[in-house]
Amino acid sequence: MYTDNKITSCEFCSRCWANFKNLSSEELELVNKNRYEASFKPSEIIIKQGSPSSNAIFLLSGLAKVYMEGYAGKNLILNLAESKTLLAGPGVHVNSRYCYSVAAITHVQACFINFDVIRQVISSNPGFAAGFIEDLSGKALRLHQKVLNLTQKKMHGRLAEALLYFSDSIFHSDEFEMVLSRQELGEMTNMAKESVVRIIGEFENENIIQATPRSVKILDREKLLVISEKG
Amino acid sequence: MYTDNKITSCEFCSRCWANFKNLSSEELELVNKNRYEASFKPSEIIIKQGSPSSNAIFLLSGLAKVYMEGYAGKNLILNLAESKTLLAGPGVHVNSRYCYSVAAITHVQACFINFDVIRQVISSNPGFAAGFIEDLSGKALRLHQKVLNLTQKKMHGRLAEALLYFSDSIFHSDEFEMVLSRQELGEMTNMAKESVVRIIGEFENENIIQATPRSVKILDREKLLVISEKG
DNA sequence: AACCGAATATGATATATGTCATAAATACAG
DNA sequence: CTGTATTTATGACATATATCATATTCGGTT
Repeated sequence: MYTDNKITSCEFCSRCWANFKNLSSEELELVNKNRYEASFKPSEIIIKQGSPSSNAIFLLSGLAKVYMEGYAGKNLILNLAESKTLLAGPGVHVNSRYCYSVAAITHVQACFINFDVIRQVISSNPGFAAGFIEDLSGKALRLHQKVLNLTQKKMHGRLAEALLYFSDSIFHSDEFEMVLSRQELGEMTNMAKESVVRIIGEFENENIIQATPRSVKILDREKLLVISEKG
Repeated sequence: MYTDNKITSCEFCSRCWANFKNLSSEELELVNKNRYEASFKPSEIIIKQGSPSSNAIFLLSGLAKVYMEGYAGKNLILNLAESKTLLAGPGVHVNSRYCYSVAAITHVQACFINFDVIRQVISSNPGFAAGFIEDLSGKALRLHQKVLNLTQKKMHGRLAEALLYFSDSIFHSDEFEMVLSRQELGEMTNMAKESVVRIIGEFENENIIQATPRSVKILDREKLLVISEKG
C-alpha cells in the first residue's frame, strides 16, 4: 500500500521540476493554486498520444515509460521518466496534442498544471522561459542521439546501450531491477523480443552481464561500453 | 554567376525568420547591428557538427542539407533547409555545440547573428521567446515522426516518404529537380545507395514515378502515399 | 498443491537488406 | 573531341534480423 504524501505547496516541494526554482513566491503561488495531483497504478496510462495537451504533467514519484505508438500497433519506447520530470512533448506548442504516450511502470504520483498558467509564467519570467527552452532542447538533443543509435547500430550495440542507460541514467548502479519485459526491451531497442532474449543470453555467456527476467547485474562494463560504441 | 542582394537592414528584410516579426524596431536594430552575411558554394559546409555554437544562422536563399555524422563515417540526412530557416540545433542551449552539420546544396546566402544577442532579445521579449519555443518544438515534433519512419517502415515506405517530402515540403510540385545523389538519398532514408537505385527502378516499372538521375516526376501520388503509409 | 495464462527461452526457417563486383552512363578536364 | 573519374545501374551473394513453432519457466489463483 502506498501513502502518497500530498504536496502542501509548490513553495516547499522538493520533488518538482528544477525550473520552478526560477519562479518568485507569487508565481509559485499562482502555479500552486492551479495544481491537481493524481496517482497511477502500474500499467495505467498517464498521457495518451494524440489527445489534447491541456496540461503540463510533472512526475513527483515513481517510474514511467515514454513511448510512441507507431504503425501497425508497434510501439517505440523513447525513454523512462522519473520524478522531477516535465512530461508534455513538443506537440504542445505546435498542434496542442501529445505526440507520445506515457504509462506508469511503478506506482506514480503526478502533478497536473494547466498550460495556460505555464505559458503565462513563461511570458512574465525570462529566466523560467530560458529554463523551459533548456528542457525542450535537452530532450531534443537526446532524441537526435537516439535516432543515430537506432538507425546505425546493430542489435548488440542497441541492447548494450539500453542496459547502460538503465544503469547510468535511471538506477545509478551496476545492479538493478529490470522494470521492462523482454517485449518492452525490444520496443526500446527496435528489435523482436526473441532477439532480446537471445542477445541477453549471449551477454551472459560472455560474462558481460548476469541476468534474470527481472534483474540485471553488469559484470564487465568495459566490454559493454565497447559493444555499445562499436555498434 | 550569383548576385547576392545584400540585405540593407533586418527591418525591411523579406527573407528572414518569421519570428523576427515579433521584434520592435529597436530590437530589430540591435539584431541588425550584430549581423554578418556570408555566402556558400554548393557542397561547402555551413555548420560543422560538434563545433561551438556561437551563432544563430539564418538561411536567406538557397538549399542546404542538415545531417548528422554518425558512427563509422555514416551520415544521416535529417532534412533540407531553405530560406527563412533558423539553423542552430538544440545543442545550443545545452552544451553550446552544434549537434548536426549543414552543407550547401545550391548557392546559399546566410545571416549570422551572435547567440548572446538572440538570448538578450528572448529574455526581453516574451512573444519572441514563445516564437522561439514554437520553432524548437516544431523541429522536435518532426524528429519524433522521423524516428518512427526510420525504425518502423521498410525501405519502400521510407523512400516513398522521402519523395513526397521533396514534392510537398520543398518543391511544392509533382515534378522536381532531384538535388540529392542516390548515395545521399540513401543517407536520408537509411539504406544503401544500391537499394535506392533498385527501388526507384521498381517505382518506375509500376508507373508510380518517372525518374532520371537528376529529376523526379510523380505520376501516381495515391500509390506513393499508400506505400509510404503502409510501410 | 495443482492449475492456468503469461512471459521467457530456443531452434528452424524466411526475408529484408547490405555488400561486393562489374558494367553502363554521365560529367568533366585538357 | 577524347580519355578519365564519378555516379548510376544491375546481378550474385552474404548477413542481420524477423517470424513461427514449440518448449519451458514463472507468478498468481483457486
